[in-house]
Order: sequence, then C-alpha cells, then structure tokens
Amino acid sequence: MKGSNRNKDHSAEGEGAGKRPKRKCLQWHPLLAKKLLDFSEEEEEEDEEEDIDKVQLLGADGLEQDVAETEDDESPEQRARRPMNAFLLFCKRHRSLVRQEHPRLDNRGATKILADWWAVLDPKEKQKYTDMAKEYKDAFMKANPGYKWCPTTNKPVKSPTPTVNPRKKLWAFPSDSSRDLPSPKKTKTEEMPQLNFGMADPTQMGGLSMLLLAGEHALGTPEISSGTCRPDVSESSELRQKSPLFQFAEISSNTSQLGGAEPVKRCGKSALFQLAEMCLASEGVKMEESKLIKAKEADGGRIKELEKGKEEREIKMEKPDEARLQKEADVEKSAKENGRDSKELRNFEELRMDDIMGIKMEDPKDIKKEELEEDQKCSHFPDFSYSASSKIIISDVPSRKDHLCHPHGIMIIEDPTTLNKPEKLKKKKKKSKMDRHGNDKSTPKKTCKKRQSSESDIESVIYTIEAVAKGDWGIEKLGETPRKKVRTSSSGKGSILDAKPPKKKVKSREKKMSKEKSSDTTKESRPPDFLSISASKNIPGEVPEGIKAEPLTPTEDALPPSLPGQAKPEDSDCHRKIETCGFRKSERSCKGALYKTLVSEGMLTSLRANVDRGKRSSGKGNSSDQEGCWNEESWTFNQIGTSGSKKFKKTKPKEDSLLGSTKLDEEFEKKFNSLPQYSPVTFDRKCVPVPRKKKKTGSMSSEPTKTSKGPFQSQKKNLFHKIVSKYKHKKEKPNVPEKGSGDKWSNKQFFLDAIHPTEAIFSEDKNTTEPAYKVKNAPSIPNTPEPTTMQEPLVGSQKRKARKTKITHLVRTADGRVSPAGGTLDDKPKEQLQRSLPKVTEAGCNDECSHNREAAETRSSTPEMPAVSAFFSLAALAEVAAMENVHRGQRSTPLTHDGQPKEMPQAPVLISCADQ
DNA sequence: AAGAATGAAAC
DNA sequence: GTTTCATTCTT
Repeated sequence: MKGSNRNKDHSAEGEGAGKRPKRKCLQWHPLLAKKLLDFSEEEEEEDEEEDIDKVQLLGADGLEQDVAETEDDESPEQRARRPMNAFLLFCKRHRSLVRQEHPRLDNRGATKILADWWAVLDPKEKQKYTDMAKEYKDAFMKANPGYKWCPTTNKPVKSPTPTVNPRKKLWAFPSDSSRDLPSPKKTKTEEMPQLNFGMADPTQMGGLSMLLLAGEHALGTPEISSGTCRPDVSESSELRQKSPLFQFAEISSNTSQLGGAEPVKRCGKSALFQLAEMCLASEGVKMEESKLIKAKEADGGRIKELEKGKEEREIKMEKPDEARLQKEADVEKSAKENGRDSKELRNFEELRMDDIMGIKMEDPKDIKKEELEEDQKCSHFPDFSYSASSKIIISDVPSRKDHLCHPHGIMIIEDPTTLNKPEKLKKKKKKSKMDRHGNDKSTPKKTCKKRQSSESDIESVIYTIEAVAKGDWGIEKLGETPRKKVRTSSSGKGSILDAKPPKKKVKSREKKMSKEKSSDTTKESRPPDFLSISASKNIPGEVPEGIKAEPLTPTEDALPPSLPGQAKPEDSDCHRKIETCGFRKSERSCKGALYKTLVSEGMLTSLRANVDRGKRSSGKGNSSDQEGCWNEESWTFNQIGTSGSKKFKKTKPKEDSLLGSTKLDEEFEKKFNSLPQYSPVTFDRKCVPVPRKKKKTGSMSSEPTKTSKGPFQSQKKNLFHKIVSKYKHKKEKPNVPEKGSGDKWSNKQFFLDAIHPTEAIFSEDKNTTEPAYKVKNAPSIPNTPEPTTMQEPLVGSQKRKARKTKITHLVRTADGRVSPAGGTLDDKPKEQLQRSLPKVTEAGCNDECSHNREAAETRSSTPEMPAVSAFFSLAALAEVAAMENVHRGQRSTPLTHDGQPKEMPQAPVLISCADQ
C-alpha cells in the first residue's frame, strides 16, 4: 500500500520536477506525502540491502521459482505494463519540456510536438532511446517470462466483460484460463489470493496477513462479502467461504472469546484482537495465534493458549514488555476512560485492523452507533479519521462494542460504497475483467480475487494512509486528542485517499518492508505502522503461496523469530515512544508499534522470501545482462504494485523510478534519466524543419488529397476556426515516411538520415536557399520509392499517420504558417519530383531532388488533382512565399511574417476544401 | 473517457 | 494487415 502512496507522493514530487502538479486524480493525503517521502527516500537503499539479505536467507528454496511465478501471476490484476517503446520514453522524458515551452498546449498538442521532435531527432539520439527501450523491454521480459503484450485472445474478453475501456490490460498474464505462457501466471493469479492466504495462515503472518488480506478482501469482495466469495477458502472449518483471511480472522476471533457474534466480523478482529490480547496479556502475544486460534476455537482460553505458546516466545519476550507497558498505560487510561485497558488495546488493534480491513467498512451506521457509544474511544478515531473517514468509523466500532462487532471491519466489505469510489470501482472492474475473470469464482460478480486484488490496491493505499495517520498519531499525536480525528474523519474521509493512491502501493511495499526492518524501531511509530501495513500487504500479495509453503515458518511470520533483534529494537522504540509520549496514546502507540512491528516483521519475512525468490529467479533464468542492470524483482514488484488502472500505470513508472524500490525501477530511472534530453529550442528549430521533412515525404501529395477528404469532411462539420484551433496543436507532422514507402523503419531512418543534413540546414533555415534544399532532400527520398502512385498502402499505423497527415496538412494550411504551406507544397513537389525523377538514387536524389523540388514547388501549383489542384497550388504558393519569408526573417518570428501571409491564402483554401 | 503520438507485439 | 497498449494529461 505504501508504495502506492509513495508513488503518489513521488508523482507529486516528480511533478514538481518537470511536470505540473498532478491532477487531483491521485489524491494523497498530505500526511502521506510527507511520510511517504521520508520512507521512500530514506530507506530505499536499505530496502534493497534488506531484500538482498532476505534473498540470501530464504534464498534458495524453490520459492524463487514459485515466487517468480507468483509475481507473474500477481500481475494479473496489476499486470505489468508493457514496456515503453523508444518513442514513449522520449515522450516521457521530454513532455515536460514541451509543456514548459508551450504551456497552453494541451497534451495532444504536446504529443504532436514530441512526435515532431522525435521525427527530427538524430538517429544517434534516437538510437539511445531505442536501446533504452530495448533494454527495458528485455529486463521486463526477464522479469516476466510469460508476459504477453497484448493477448488478442483476451481482447475478445472485451465481449465478456463490458469493460468500459477497451484497452484494459488484457494482455499479459491474464489470469484467464486461456493463457498459454501465462498459464503459470494464470495459475498464480488465481492462486494469488490463495497464496495470500497461505501467507496469512502461517501462524503469525497468518494473523497479520489475515488482517491485511481481510482488508483486501473486504475491499475487494465487498460485493462478495455477503456471498461466498471463495468457497475454496472455506477450507478451515468455520470460516466461511470467505477468503482464507476471513477464516483466519474468524478463527482468531473465536479464540478471542467474544463470542459472538458474527464469525465473519470476528474473523477480522479476531486477529487483531488476538494481537491486542497478546500485547495486553503481555504474554499472550504469540504469533502462534493461528495455532492457538485453532486450539482456542475448541477452547476459549486464549491467554492460556498464549502462554502455552510461549515456545514462540521470542517475539513474546519483546512484546510482553511492551504489552506490559501498554497495559500500564492502558490502566491509566482506563482510569480516565473506563478502564478499558484491554479494550483499548483491543480497540487499538481493532482500529488498526479496521483500518486495514475496515477500510472497506460497510456499515457506517453501525460504526457510527458504536462510535457514539464509545466516544471516549473516539480518540482513536481521530487519527484514523485522517486517513479515511470510513476507516475511522470502523475503528470506532471495534473499539467498543465490541470487539465482537468488529468483524465489521472485515464484513464491512459489503459496503463498497465507502471504500470504493466510482473510480476505484471502475478500475477494479476493469482489472477484474481484464485479468481474471476466469479464475475466479463463479460468483457472478467479479471474482473475488480480482476485486480483491484491485481493491487490495486501494486498500493498500488506504492502509498506508491510515498507517501514516496512525503513525502521526502514534508518535506525535499520541498525546493529542483523538476527537479531532473524528472531525477530520467526517470531513476528510479517506475517500480521497481511498481513491486511487493505493494502486501502486504494492510495489513500494517491499521497500517499505525493508526499511521497516532496518529502521523500524528507529523510526517513529508511524513509520512502523506504515511499513508494517505495507509489508503485510506486500507479503500477501507478493509472496503468497511460496512463502507459506516454504521457509516461512509460521512462527517467523507471526513473530519475527528469525529477526528477534529487530523485534527488540521495535520494543525499544515502543518504549521510547511511550516514554516520550508517556501516556495512553504513547502506550497505544507503543502497542501499535509493536503490533506493527510484528506485522512488519512477519511481512518482512515474507517480503524477504519474496525478495529471495526474485533474486533467485533473476539469478536463475535471467540473462546476466539484465540482472546487472535490471532486477527482475523490481519489475515484479512493480508489476504487482501497478494495478490495472491507467492511473496506476502512470504513477507506476514514476513510482518505480522514483521509489527505486525495485532495483529495476532504480535502474530504469537511472537509465531513463541518463537519456539525453534535448532542449526544446533545438527541437523547435527542428520542428520547423520537421514539417518540411514531412513535406519531404511529399509522397503524401497524392494521398493527402485522398485521405484528406475524409478527415476534411469531418472537419467541415466543425467550424473552421474550430478546426484551426484543433490543429494548431499539431504543428506539422512529418508524414513522409508513411506515404512514401510505407513507413518502414528503414525508410524512416533513411529519411531521417537524409533529413539530418537538413536539420543543420534547418538551424540555418533562415537562409532561404537551404530550406528549399532541405525540402528537396526530404521529398527526394520518398519519391524514389514511390513516385506518383503513392497511393496509400498504408497499414495500421500508416493509416493512422495518413489520417493525421491529412489532417496535418489541413492544419498546416489552416495555420497558414510556414509549415502548412510547406506541407502542402511538399506533397506536390514530391509527386512532381517523383514523376520527374522516379528513380533517383538516394544520394543523387537529394541534390537532384532539391532542384527538382524547387522546380516542382514552383510548378506544383499547376498540376495535381483538380479539386486538390487549387489547394496545392495555393499551398505551393504559400510555401514559396514562406520560403521567401524565411529568407527574410527566421521562422520563429517569421511565423507571423510567413505564417500570416501564408495563412491568409491557405485558410481560404482550406475552407474551400472543407466545403468540397 | 477520449485522444495525440510511435512502436512493438499478438492476432 | 489490423488492433492493442505503453505514457502523459488536457478537454
């Protein structure tokens, strides 16, 4: 979860760098931002190291493979995004520049400009991006062996699900049964949820993971919640079908005593409860909860069991202390409040649980009631409230009433409304549709899994938020009154948070995890929480099965047996906190911290396992090359983190790079940053030329007329000015390659090469002669291949281009600026040239072409299509004029000079055309 | 949500 | 040959 938040944060930060502040879409809590930043930046390195360590630790088992697979599977929801191609990289790198230069320009326009730049870009420079793209792709593929770009098959999926967006990310590993390569992935995807369970069930982890998972489920399954989302899960006795998490939760709840009531609700709480109890009980704390739970189920005496569980003590050792402290604190509190030590603890835990699980809370009403009852407890709320109102509510509920009630947190899921905002829902749906349908559950609704996953993201976000809030609360605010929180909750609701941030979180988790390990204690309560949460999520998502099966012993998960040291530190931290805070809150915070730490540890372990897997996997299969540069893990994580939604996607990249959580990400970022960034000025110069280049393509000439009609007509509808404005964005695009030779890359390159000289000229454009020369060159090339016939064999992209070009031409003309004129001219000239010089050698062509072109240009007006002819002629004239103007002045200013004159004539032309 | 660009991949 | 989607982000 954190990851997502981070991502957001980063995005925000990143924005600062180049981009403008992002849109509201990603709404992140200010708190989150701060915290996130701290985390991400501070501990990234550590994380990596930790990861490595983990890898080493877990390392060797088959886990890796599983993990890798699992990772792949993970993607289902989140699905790794297909790697960016060279152009996209270029766009990503330069869009900000374009925007700076053309603040008013909308993104489309910016994209066009970028395209122009790209067209103009020196082959060498281009090659850099191409190489980067290739490298990136290779790394990506290593990380995602089975990855499919666009499973067409899936697309059909469209039909199945009415996915709003046709585009979802079907590809990849669609969990769908149909997948081939992905099959493993698929399985994984399906398993994913299960895996998570697996993660959870391990005693300790189980509890925590359960919680986390539960949260996810709740979010994800809201719909399902009522229904049986996962019959499968129902494995354990009572728990219902619901996800394993639920089951666990239930179990725990059972153990917890409360009797009561709804198993489901309890489930979620139970885990928390247990944790709380453990803390409170001081001894109880074991991770064995799962075991205990089982036993408890039969029995009811948790504490006893806990004591029995001493075996696990490691954790206990630490915790007990804290628990004691907490108890004490609680006691004090109790005095004030109603002496609800245990309750408070519980509540606290519950709150957390709620936060995690509850995010989804469904029944605000209930919660509210509870809150009312337990105003005192409200104190808790406030904190949570920050993150999300819904969450807050949940927390409250548990706080009192019963813990029994808590189950809400989990159950809550039903109320998707709170959690799911429309957007989320959409995303989820999309994801669910895309990725998985298949798997899951028969439930008419989307499969629980899918949703869960998607939801999980959201949840994760929420969690992170909450965690952050908590952390603050725990640390600083501990002392402060919680009530404020309530307000906040009401007002602020987590909705914002809920909204989208979570998506990417997953990725970040690892980092967080690692960080936690390293610095859990050190950092304030909040971080731990945050971390823990993230970790918990991470674990479930990432490691799920593999972890369980293997190394992670339940004990480890639950309590960090393996990492006693860490635990201790945490304790110390708690103590410190307590000391610092000194009071209830401090206590609570401490408890929370402990809990978090435990969770985090467990999570960490799981994470480690994952990491190990990743490393191993990377080590195994992957080519050495990539490994060096790109880490598979990172990719995997990223994938995981990234959920289907586009937004996520967007953030992802940034996150990846920014977070650098993943090595891959880091490397990617590095590489990406290392990519050359050209000053807009250069491009601007080029830009002008570019059009010319396009003109060069001249081959367009015939086509433009043809194709142009269609677009034209459409445009006709629009008002002329409208059209103009529209196309203004587009500067002129170089169409050349398309028409002429069919866009083959070779052709393009050839074109570029030819152009290249022009560029130089271009800079010189000012000189009249040169521009003409350039034009000539460009056209010459295209001409050779396709002389007069030019008709458009455009394919796919070519068609697109053709359309664009057509439009572009119009635009150009509309603009009246130099480019337009040139464009039109080009067309003709090309034809003419072609005609005159159908077979010119490239080299020869250039020169000749230039000459021809010139002649052609002058001529151009005459020939050509009848209807078009007029247009062309005008264009030619305009071009000539432009040329002249150019000579006089340079184009930058010239636009006015050249442009106006040209425009005048052209505009009319366009209009006429449109009319036609 | 659509759309602008290019490119790569899967049909 | 065609379609999808990768990024970005405004409208």
